[in-house]
Amino acid sequence: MNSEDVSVKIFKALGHPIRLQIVKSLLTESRCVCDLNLSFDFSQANLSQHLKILREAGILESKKIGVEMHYHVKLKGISRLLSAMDQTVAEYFETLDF
Amino acid sequence: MNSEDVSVKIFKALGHPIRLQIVKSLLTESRCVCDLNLSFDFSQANLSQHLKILREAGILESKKIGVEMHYHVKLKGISRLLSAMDQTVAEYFETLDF
DNA sequence: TAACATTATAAGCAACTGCTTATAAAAAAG
DNA sequence: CTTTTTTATAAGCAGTTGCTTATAATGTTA
Repeated sequence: MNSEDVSVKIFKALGHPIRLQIVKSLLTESRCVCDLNLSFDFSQANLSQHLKILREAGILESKKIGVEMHYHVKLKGISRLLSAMDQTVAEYFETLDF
Repeated sequence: MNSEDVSVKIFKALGHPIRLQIVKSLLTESRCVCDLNLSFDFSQANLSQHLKILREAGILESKKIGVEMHYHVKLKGISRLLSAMDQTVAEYFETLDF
């Protein structure tokens, strides 16, 4: 897989409201699936499927602690990427023509 | 549309190989559709459809010059976003376990 | 005016995505 | 050993996406 493919895969993974929410909630701390499942309002199966997509994009990493599976953001760059997006969104609203 | 929606829309728009290619080729200069059409290898209709998606995501802007429609990147932040992605991809390859 | 150049849009359809429900697997508790 | 907890996976299906082909719209050139 070349750089372009990886970029596209990461952009695609982040291009979904649920997945973006998950990644943001894992930016500062590692959390187990059960915890995520409590704090969000979508089904366990759905959550698990989104986690898989984020894992396969290389964004998240998981490790087992006891019975629980803990997820965290694997790539530090994601934090910078999301900041850049926040700036871009701010600009988007500024340049909006009414 | 709130910030999250805009983020998702922009991530989604960039999460396609053709569209990412188009945006990158417009980062430094404005180009007309006919020019893009010559330098890429997908159909005119397909190109036009992708340009529409990028326009509607707020990433590109177009203006008519004579018969030609010229496209350019509207949001300066996109450049920073793509740089952040490049860094993230570099990190992705570094942290790859073989 | 007829033919051409440039771009956008529409229709159709195959492929992909995202959800739900159901089930599996594995470890822990009773 | 049965039940519970935690997570992942599979099947099914509705909705979306992405492509092709065809056509429209608009301005230009012969």
